[in-house]
Amino acid sequence: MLDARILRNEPERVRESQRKRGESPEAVDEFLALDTRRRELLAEVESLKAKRNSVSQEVAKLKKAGQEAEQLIVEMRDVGDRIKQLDDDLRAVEDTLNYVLLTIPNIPHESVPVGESEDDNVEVKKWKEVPDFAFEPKPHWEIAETLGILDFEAGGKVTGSRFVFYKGLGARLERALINFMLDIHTGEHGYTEILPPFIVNRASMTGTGNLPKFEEDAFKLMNSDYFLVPTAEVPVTNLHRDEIMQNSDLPRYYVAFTPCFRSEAGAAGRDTRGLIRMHQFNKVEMVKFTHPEHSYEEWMKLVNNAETILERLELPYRVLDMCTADLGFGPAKKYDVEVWMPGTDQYREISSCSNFEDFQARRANIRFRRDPQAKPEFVHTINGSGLAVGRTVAAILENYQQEDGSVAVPEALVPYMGGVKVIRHS
RNA sequence: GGAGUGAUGGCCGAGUAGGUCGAAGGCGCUCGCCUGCUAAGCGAGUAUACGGUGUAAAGCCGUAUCGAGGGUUCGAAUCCCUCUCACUCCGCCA
Repeated sequence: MLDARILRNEPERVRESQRKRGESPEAVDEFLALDTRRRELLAEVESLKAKRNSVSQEVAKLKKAGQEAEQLIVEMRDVGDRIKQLDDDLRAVEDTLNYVLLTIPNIPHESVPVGESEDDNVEVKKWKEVPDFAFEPKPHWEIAETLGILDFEAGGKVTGSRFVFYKGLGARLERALINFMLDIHTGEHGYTEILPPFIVNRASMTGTGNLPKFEEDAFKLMNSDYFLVPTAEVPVTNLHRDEIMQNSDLPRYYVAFTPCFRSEAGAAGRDTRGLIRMHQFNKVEMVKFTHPEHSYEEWMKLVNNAETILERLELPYRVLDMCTADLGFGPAKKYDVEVWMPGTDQYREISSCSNFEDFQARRANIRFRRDPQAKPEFVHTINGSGLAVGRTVAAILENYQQEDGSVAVPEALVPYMGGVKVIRHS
């Protein structure tokens, strides 16, 4: 959520941000109108309350002195009714105002390229040449099916489309990757491992920006206000919701493995085959809480932490600077890391690393004090996949496939696979 | 699931025949004094948000906040209702 002061004092800056994102600039004027209305109501109701308070004290004095106060009491009865009515009006205005505020996206960092679609994202890095195959590389779902390590049909039967069973060494590979990633981030990059709840409440979803605007993307549990986590970012960021951290608490690095659940509303027909777009997938997520003045360097380090995993696995990737049209709701700046997928001859997103600045911190009320006496300030939050595990499995299957249909295990992963060097049909 | 107890400021903890309670006291913290150093001791100060005023900061005025929401009342931390969370006992269970 944006600082209301920015909307009041620099409305044109926000309108401009909205235009660059392809969003409506009118939201700003809607906010301003409601904000003015709120102030009018507030002034009126507060002066009435001031009156009521002072008269009530007078009543107390009169009664203590054993005097009659009936006239004042009758008078205040009307004032009380008026206050009640104005409070109702005020609440209605504030609810709407708050909703508008919660649905305005973050202002992009000045370095974000302006663009109209994902085609305007800017490549900032490319690592490793894409491999040349002496044979026609297959997509991972074909490889996996032949090897008998993924069963999409069973997923469809037992649950529905976009669910999958991992079997045998397939399941082992997924688990190996989770451990591999967690070990590197905790052991080499200084992150603290978290295993959070996989179900969160509405306040948490609102804190990270997944609500109220994107409720249709989430799986909601019936008869409750609980949601399946769409990413570990939600529970881990909300770990410090409504807290005031000490200066020495920052920066804080967390890494968490969780399954992620997404309804994929609006993605019908896209990526229907393979592991790319599942309703449930595993992800190792990095989350940082930092001082405002250090968030961009911390963000860059986090991007590098994600890249490290791909480099250890020898998987070719590129990094994209996301343009205003593709930035997403909360981030002020976002780099996507895309891994090479030979089976379909394209790069696919495998990590998304964002600096939210104080956007989430303001929503979730996550603050810190520089000094014991200082006023609390909002922290900056940063997060990124490190990495999406299912897509990593897909990338390994495609990049390490061999002509006989087997798949070599990346060297770094062999210890995690119990010494298995090649996945063959069993 | 059944029965019960509780939720107060950074922390602990008073405060119920409703009125001067933003809230005693303690701890912690900040500043000062004292002191070879440290510790102890002494003094002062220590919530947040919003609105108004102010060039700005400070200050001043006002409103709200004693788990959340609603109700009763001229007036609620104190009374009533609903909800959430925590703890205790019983039952059930991985």
